[in-house]
Amino acid sequence: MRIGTLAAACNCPAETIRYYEKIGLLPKPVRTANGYRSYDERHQKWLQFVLRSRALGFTQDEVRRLSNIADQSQPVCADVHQLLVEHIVDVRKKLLDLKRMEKALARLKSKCQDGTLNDCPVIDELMN
Amino acid sequence: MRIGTLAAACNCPAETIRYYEKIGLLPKPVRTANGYRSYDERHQKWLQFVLRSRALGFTQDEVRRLSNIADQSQPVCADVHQLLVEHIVDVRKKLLDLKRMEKALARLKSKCQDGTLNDCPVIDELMN
DNA sequence: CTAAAGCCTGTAGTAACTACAAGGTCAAGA
DNA sequence: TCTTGACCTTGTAGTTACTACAGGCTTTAG
Repeated sequence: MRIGTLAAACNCPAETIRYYEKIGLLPKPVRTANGYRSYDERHQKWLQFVLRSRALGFTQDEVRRLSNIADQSQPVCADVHQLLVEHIVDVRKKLLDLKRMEKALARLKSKCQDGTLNDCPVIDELMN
Repeated sequence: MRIGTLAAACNCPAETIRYYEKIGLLPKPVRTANGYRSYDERHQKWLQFVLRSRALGFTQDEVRRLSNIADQSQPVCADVHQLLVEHIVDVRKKLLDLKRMEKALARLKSKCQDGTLNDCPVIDELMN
């Protein structure tokens, strides 16, 4: 499988695959005679693993740690569990932040009426 | 007021102030004879405006647009309103994404029990 | 008087990619 | 046979929003 095929299969830009290889998130594939990268199904699983982890909001570093765990002959579930728990804490904190933001924005917007006011209460409030 | 004083007053690193000046988010202050930046209350208001907008999740570009509006002799409330509405849409989208993430993570975690399992169902699910 | 704190500029590093530029390879059509 | 276009390669630069120096002034406190 060449990079384009893998990219299409995983719905992920080829550039990102090369990037993940460069930063060590993906194992280096073998090269064909012309220098093209050649992937197999194991690579595809690996990439999917990375992409899914990223979609769950894990950082590259966390993905690296997850990968290390996954790469052992018998992955230690406790380690994964801990990473998961820590990450959930992060996500919940971000959620709270965003909710607070949304609330503040909604309040500001309500001050604006439909934006038909002559003097802008939003600018005013942000300034003073 | 020198940069350190302003920084302390606004609870914002001096480096950030210099940075905002460089990218044009803040007006250039006058310099004293020795080359130090010299700020007055107008600068402080301006900086607070920027910081508050950032805290509400507006991007630098959005802050710039907000600033342009605020800088007019009579700020056009409708423009602010539109920016606000667009931004709220963004924030809500991010909220949805995060909520979806949190749900998926919680589900994964529940699969883990307390991390006492021998084979890790999380790794398994991310891989396959 | 001297040492520490504060200021200056400019550059480099961070996360997590994305977007070229400049060039090599290969299959299909005129 | 030649060439066109779709791939592939590497390497570098750009993005967002800062943060962290390095190297060198100036000011202030003891």
